[in-house]
Amino acid sequence: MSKKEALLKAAENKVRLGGYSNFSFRELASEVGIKSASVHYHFPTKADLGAELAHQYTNSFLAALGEPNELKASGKNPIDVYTQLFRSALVTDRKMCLCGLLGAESDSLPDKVRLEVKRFFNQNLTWLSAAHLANGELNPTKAAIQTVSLLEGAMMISKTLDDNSYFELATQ
Amino acid sequence: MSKKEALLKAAENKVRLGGYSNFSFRELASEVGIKSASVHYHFPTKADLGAELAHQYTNSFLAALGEPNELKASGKNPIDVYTQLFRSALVTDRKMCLCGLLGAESDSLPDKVRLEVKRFFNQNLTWLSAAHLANGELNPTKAAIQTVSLLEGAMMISKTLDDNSYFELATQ
DNA sequence: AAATAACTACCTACTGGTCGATAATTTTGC
DNA sequence: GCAAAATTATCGACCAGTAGGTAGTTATTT
Repeated sequence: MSKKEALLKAAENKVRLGGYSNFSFRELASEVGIKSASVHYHFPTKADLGAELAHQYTNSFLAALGEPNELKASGKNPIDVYTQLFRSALVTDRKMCLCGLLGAESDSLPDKVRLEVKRFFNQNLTWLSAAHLANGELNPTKAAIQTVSLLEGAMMISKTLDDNSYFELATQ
Repeated sequence: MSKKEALLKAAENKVRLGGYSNFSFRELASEVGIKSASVHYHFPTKADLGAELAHQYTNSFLAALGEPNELKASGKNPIDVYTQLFRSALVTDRKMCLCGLLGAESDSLPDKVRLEVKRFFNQNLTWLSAAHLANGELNPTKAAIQTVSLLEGAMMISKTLDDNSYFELATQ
């Protein structure tokens, strides 16, 4: 793993626990074994790092999901696959959704970071609409926003109350 | 309004836009016309301020709701009342739910602040369970966590995408 | 030679927090 | 009724630590 990848990984952990202001160049640098000034070589500003982090997170998230129609064709319910991805973020990683956290504080984010967070939700809504359509939902747009809202909210509350059974009950 | 009340009000605005780290003693002080050293007279530490803020927010929120059974008795659907309170936070205040934002970053909060955020959700779940029970729901506990999850999530996404129609569609 | 990736040293700004001092007000004891 | 004592709310000055960012340099790799 390159230093740049290591920096993004370290930043992701910090942001998913406490938001955009929960990491500093000095902390990241020391975690990957370089000096804080060297971080600026890879990411000119903190906003650049944050934007690239959200961008790659979105890409990885969508890639992990696959295509709704292909999932359906292979006998899987794409909404279950989507729910499972959130569950593993909460249960395995024991962390919030990166963009769920950044979205909550989006009013105070640098423009380029906020833009990437918007991209995450727009792409998720597109994916979920296709998934609900494949499931024969009458109003896939509405079902999409309800699905992602419920999952993001349940994730946040389960983290806050430190009890994953809230997530399980909400998604039941 | 006393200086102490003004400090809490100023802090609430900041936190609801960008989280716990989005306010400083100096900013608050200058907004209410005192010096930062004087803020420590009212709140010994930042954690004390944050905890009192979340505590009062919870109390105001619950007080604004009223009693589920009384609402029901006067012909209102308590879940509609609950939804309306979230809607006005989003549409009128144009800000996140204080505890929705703090909950998302709860892993990085001082203990006494996190405790108050937990109290907010525990009290909300109790209220919503009673409300769904009054509505004749078969599983009021499950309905309660689903209601608050959906509302917190929809609020966050509407803020992020800067379009309240997502909230309306989600709560339809 | 050029590009890459790191370094040391430094800057200004801001952070939460402490200290002792100072008025103004309120409470208390005689 | 009044002086002394205590409380309340503020201040200026200061502190150590951290923030993001810059400039110029060095070493390694292509």
